[in-house]
Amino acid sequence: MARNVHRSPVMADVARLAGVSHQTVSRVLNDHPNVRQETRERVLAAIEGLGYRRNSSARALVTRQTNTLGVVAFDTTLYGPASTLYGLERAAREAGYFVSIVSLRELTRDDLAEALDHLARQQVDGLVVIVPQSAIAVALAEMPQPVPVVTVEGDAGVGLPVVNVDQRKGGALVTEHLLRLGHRTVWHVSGPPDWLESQARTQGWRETLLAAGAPIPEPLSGDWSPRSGYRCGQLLAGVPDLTAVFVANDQMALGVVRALDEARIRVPDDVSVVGFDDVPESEFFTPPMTTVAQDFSEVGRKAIELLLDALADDRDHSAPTAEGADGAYPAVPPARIVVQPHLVVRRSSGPPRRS
Amino acid sequence: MARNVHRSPVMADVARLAGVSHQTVSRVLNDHPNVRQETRERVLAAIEGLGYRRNSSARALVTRQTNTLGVVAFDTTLYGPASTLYGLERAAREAGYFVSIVSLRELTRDDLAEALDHLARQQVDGLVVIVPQSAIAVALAEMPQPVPVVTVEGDAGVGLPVVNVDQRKGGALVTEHLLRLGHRTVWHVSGPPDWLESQARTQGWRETLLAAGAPIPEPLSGDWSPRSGYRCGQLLAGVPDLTAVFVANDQMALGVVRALDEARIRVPDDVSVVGFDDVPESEFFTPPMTTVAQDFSEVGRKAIELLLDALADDRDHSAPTAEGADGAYPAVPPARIVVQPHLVVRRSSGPPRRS
DNA sequence: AAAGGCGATGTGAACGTTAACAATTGACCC
DNA sequence: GGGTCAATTGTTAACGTTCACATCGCCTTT
Repeated sequence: MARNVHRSPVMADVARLAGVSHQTVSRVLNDHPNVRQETRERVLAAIEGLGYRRNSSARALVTRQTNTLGVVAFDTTLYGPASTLYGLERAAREAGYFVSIVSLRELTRDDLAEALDHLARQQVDGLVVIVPQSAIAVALAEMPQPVPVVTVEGDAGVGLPVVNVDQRKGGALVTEHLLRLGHRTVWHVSGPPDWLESQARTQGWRETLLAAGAPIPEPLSGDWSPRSGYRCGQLLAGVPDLTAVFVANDQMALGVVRALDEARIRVPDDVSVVGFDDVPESEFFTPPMTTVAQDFSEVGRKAIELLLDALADDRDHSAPTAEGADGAYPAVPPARIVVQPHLVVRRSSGPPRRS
Repeated sequence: MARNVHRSPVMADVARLAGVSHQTVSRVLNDHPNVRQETRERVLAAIEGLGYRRNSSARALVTRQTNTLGVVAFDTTLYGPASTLYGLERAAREAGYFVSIVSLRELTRDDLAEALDHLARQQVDGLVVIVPQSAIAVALAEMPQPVPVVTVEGDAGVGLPVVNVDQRKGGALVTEHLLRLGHRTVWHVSGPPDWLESQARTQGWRETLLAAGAPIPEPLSGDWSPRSGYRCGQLLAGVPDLTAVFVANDQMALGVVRALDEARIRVPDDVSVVGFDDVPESEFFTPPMTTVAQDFSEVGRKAIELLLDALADDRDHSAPTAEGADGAYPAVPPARIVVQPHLVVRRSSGPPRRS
């Protein structure tokens, strides 16, 4: 007859064992102040004894909070996004949140909408979206956002809070480094033109050349893959006065070096090559690669910080919402955090060969 | 007075608009067969019109299913785990599940227990655990598992379902390849000795040498990092008869090549080096690296497949559980799926130099 | 010493869904 | 033409929390 042999214990069970009401158990669980110490201990003992675990669905139902944050990312097999994701997850978990992720297959408006829909179905409390393309950032800003959103490497202009690495600065660091070594100018292999990171790195490169009065070669562009770097490298091998190249990421830089090597152009003796990202491998490339390091984990942490702030604000403002101009938030400009990158000099860059 | 201005619609609202009971709405949502076509359409129109979205917490509360799968992984910034994670996420989402992840900081029993606890708190329906170390695999098997668990790259001996790449086979492929090229023997830089993948790759290497009657050098071992490979490479540079090295992953292989290069030992002219994993960069290493490709996404997909099967079984068996020998599942051996790797021959391996 | 207040606890009603069962309708069979 | 059965729909009661409010002592205040 006892069919409830293996039912997991609920609050009422704990309450019965501790000789209190279920509400007192709830109070203990939620750290309400008004519980006598002795009672609290009895309840905790009962919880321990039964191996009780609070049912998060029931809790979410009444509190309207799932304690879950959603993350939408693009290519999580790449070092950058993967590291950022790691930082996000760590920070979120430390703050007591669960993390639900969606990896986009393609960087399209539809896939993004689908991802947001998926996470909305799960009723996440907030979202971190890693939107590296300008068009997608705009699309995101236009979509209805039922919950607070923070973007990473997004467009600061579209009105969403954003955490960025200062990519422009990174591009400038590289270019300054090469010019200071004595190079007359610096060629550039950029990432895809519609990527924000790509644009900013190129901008930093261009501005620095401009400021130095150096000639500005036409940049080549790849798709972040080593293969595309290789192709650009083959083109660069044909450039007469080539002495220095700034490649927008380490993977492409690897391809560039490969192509130059095949064309009997030595790095750094004949040509200096600098990458971007400081992937763990870059120190052991042949030659070890000069590059720009970004603190991805820090980016992840900051994003969660921003999001939790937004959640807190949201809760504060949600009570007196009836009076406010409905939906139109106070004119606080969206938060923006910028993380500084730094140059890591290795052997792939050096002074130009005396000709 | 209308304070519910901005309450999001619930089933009752849809029901009212469609002129049916909330239960009929529920039936439409759950694809129950016994709803008249015309009614179904009216309900769907009402859902559409109100922008109604079912409350997953309420649903989870009564169905006791969260539709969420938990994933515990170790170093998700590495290419392998990141790719596996991607495959897992894709497959899970396609099956209508949410994915909640926890990245372990360290591969310890405590961290694992904490991760499982975290996910249990969220009441995931099932778990995928990527446990690459033997000791941890054992620890996992000993922990209470309130939900079905599938392990990836785990120990097939501990009684949990597992999806693996045939690492032994991979090690054998590499070694055969090198012997066939004419090398008298093959040196080996293994991964950490307590990693299962590491053990299996080494085993494949050793067995192949043994079968070929080749001498078996003492293997060196690293920690997967390029730096550790570099150190081993420095040691290998001092080995007199060295002509071929099998390195247990591409990153370490990169370090080995770097160290050999610095010792003026040319790859592949003087020494052949073969890696493992086929990371996207390896094709563009200097020289392009011969390596073993694993289909990580496939591993992820298979793991989800296995897990969903286990969930289905669980549901089937849970009804008549009262009669069965309580908890002791029928003696079906835990499922085991093995994915085959394949060799990718590139320029880093070639016939030994004629001396 | 009575009034007021505060700390500690309990009671009942949500939250929004699905499950179990009841009720109604119409078709079909003999 | 009455009865049976299936298809369709509705009614009520869970699920396990938290919230709002009530209650009961006891201490403080005047």
